[in-house]
This record gives sequence, structure tokens and C-alpha cells, in this order.
Amino acid sequence: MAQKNKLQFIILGLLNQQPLTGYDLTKAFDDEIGEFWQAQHSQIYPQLKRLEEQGYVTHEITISGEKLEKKLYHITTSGSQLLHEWISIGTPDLTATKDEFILKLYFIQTNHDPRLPAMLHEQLALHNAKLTHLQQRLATLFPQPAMAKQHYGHYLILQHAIGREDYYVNWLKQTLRALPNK
Amino acid sequence: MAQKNKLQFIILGLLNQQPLTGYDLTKAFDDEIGEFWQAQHSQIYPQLKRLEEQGYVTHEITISGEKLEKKLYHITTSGSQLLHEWISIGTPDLTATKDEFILKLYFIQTNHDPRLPAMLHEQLALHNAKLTHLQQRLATLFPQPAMAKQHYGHYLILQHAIGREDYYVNWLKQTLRALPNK
DNA sequence: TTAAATCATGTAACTTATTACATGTTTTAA
DNA sequence: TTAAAACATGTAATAAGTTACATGATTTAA
Repeated sequence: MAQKNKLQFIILGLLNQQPLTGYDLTKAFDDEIGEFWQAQHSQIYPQLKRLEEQGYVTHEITISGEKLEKKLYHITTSGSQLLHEWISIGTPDLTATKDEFILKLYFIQTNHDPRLPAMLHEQLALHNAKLTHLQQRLATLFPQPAMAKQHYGHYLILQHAIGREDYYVNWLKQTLRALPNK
Repeated sequence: MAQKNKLQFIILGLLNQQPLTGYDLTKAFDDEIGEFWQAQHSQIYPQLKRLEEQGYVTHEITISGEKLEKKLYHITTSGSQLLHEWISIGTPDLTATKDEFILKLYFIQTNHDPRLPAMLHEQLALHNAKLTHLQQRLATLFPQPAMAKQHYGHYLILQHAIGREDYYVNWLKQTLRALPNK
């Protein structure tokens, strides 16, 4: 059960906001929800085809310029319904966070391991960068608190991600401080 | 590159601590590192075979009871070396946390959405349970702080996971409090 | 004006991960 | 003593995800 093709629901969720092309959806996985889920176009185009076969989306062809065909996908009523069901049913499976760094840490035996400082510093730089990026994104998308009302979920997950990264950064700093001076 | 078969390194990391059977390794993914990575026995047995073909592990057969054959796997010198390399090279890719609940949240438009309270309460219960479980695990494995010295990495990641869940629980509580009273 | 970047859509090959199928032994508790 | 639970090892089928292959149009900046 674990997987249950979540990609289809993400696509439906995005199309529920506005009609989009496969290309637009691909981009959304870079900017918007790339923070929380990833997918390549090679996964998206076939999935759109399947969703259309099942009647959850339809597409219209628009011409851009002279002859470039775009397929603009729309969600259908049954697609909307499926999306609503997915959101409404419980989410009882807390998926393990597959963090490669944490995995490596697990195999470190002692706090004197000479690899530890470099490893922690690298992650600190990475998570600091991510934190800054997320904070800028929040400031850009929600300059006034009142704007959070319109896209509440988006606001919440950004704010959640910021808190998560903030914790990660502080944990790394604290762990570095606790290291024995060699 | 993204994936690069991390399972093989986890297996090597576990075998680096002590010889284990495929069954033991499978169990380790339930208890120990199940928090951070998951794998089924159907993935583990073939992977052990490949690692042996490549010379990173060897196995000896032991008999349990009358005739039950166990394959006890040992890491080789080159296996140890490969593990060390994996830990030593950088870990620059911060993988997206594929949290289904967060994904669902993204598609919630307003803070008046009637599904929100139940969704948040469910997650609160789940993460509270996980937090308690992790705390008990820390208390069991590291009753005295001095014990953290022996398995420092394990101690660190448990402590990290507890902090992460603690943040998650508090974020959920805060988000629930901020919800408008209907 | 032309080359690079971006837009746009698809398929193929491969890797990784999950679920199901398949079999047999040993231990434990009723 | 016997049935259930746990131990133990594998393969097959399927699903999900990544990388590579493949092609062409439009826009933008040098």
C-alpha cells in the first residue's frame, strides 16, 4: 500500500487550481512542491495520459506561435472528487525520512571520529542555504500575513519547512559544539 | 545519481559492526534503522548475493538445530574500505522529505477547510506516539549519557529524530491553536 | 542574425522498492 | 502435543522513480 501512486494526486491537486500543461507541471516540481516531492517529466507525461484514460483529466490543444502544440490539461468532476477523497482519508503512515547524511552518521562509532567535523560542517552549510531559500520564498509569496488566507496550505507547509530546517541547523550547531576538541 | 544504491552501504555498515544473516539484517530495518531507511527481505537477499559476487562480503553456513542452515555474512577488507569511502565523500543532496500529510496540506486552500482539524489531530496523535517511542528507545539504549560514547552515531540520530518529532508535534499544536473557531 | 536558453512532448532503458508467491525449520506457549 | 509464532531464505511480478535518448519550436540576449 505504502506508495499508492501519490504522483497522480499531486497532479490532480495542481490541476485543481488551474489548467496546466505537462511542462508546467514539471516546473512545479522544481519550484513549488519540489521541496516536498519530486518527479521528472518522463513520469509526468505518461501519468497524465493514464489520468485522461481514467477520466480524471481532459486536455485541449492550444497553439503557441506558428505551430507549437501545447496540451493544456483540465481536471474533471470525477478528478476533483478523487482528489477530495485522497485528502479526506487518513494518512496513518509516517514515512521514514530517507536522509543519507543521517544514515552515514549511524555508522560513526565514536565522537572522536576524524570525519565528523567535516561532515557536520557540510550539512550545516547546506541546511543554512536551504533555510535562507525557504525564508526568502515565504517573504516573496506571503509578504503580508493576510495573504496566507488565500493559499493556506501552501503557507503552512512553507512555514513548517522553515521550522524544520531551523531545527536541523540548530541541532547541527549544537552537535558541533559538543564535539571534543582534538 | 540520486539513488546510487544506498542499501548496499547500509548492509555494509551493519556487517561492519558484527556478522549477521539476511534475516538479522531484515530485522534491523524494522527496529534500528527503520526510522531512517526501509528495506524488505526481498531486496536484502539479492543485494547480499551481489555484494558477495563483488567481494565486499563473504558468508559461512551455520546449522541451527537439526538442519536449518543460516548464512552468516561477514564484511571483507574491501567492503570496509567501500563503506569508509561512502561515509567520507560529501553528501550534498538534501533529499526532499516525502511526507504525504504535508503534500495533502499543500492543496488545502483556506483555514476554514472543514477537513483541517481532523487531519491535524490525526497527525498529532501519530507524531506524539512516535516521539514517545523514540524517547523510550533512547532511554533503553543509552540509560547513562556515558554510553553514548560507544555508539555515538546511533545516539546522535536518535537524539536528532526526537528533536525532529518534538518540533513536528509543537508545530501541529500551534497550527491547531491558530485555526479559526467555527 | 544567430546561437543559446527555454519551451514543449514524448519514449526507452534501467534501477529501486513493494507486494506476492513459495517453502521449510525451530521455538514457544497454550 | 500441537498449533501458532518466529526463524530463515529465496524468487516473481509489479510499481515507482531516474537517467538517457530523441525531436522540434519559440524566445531572448549577444
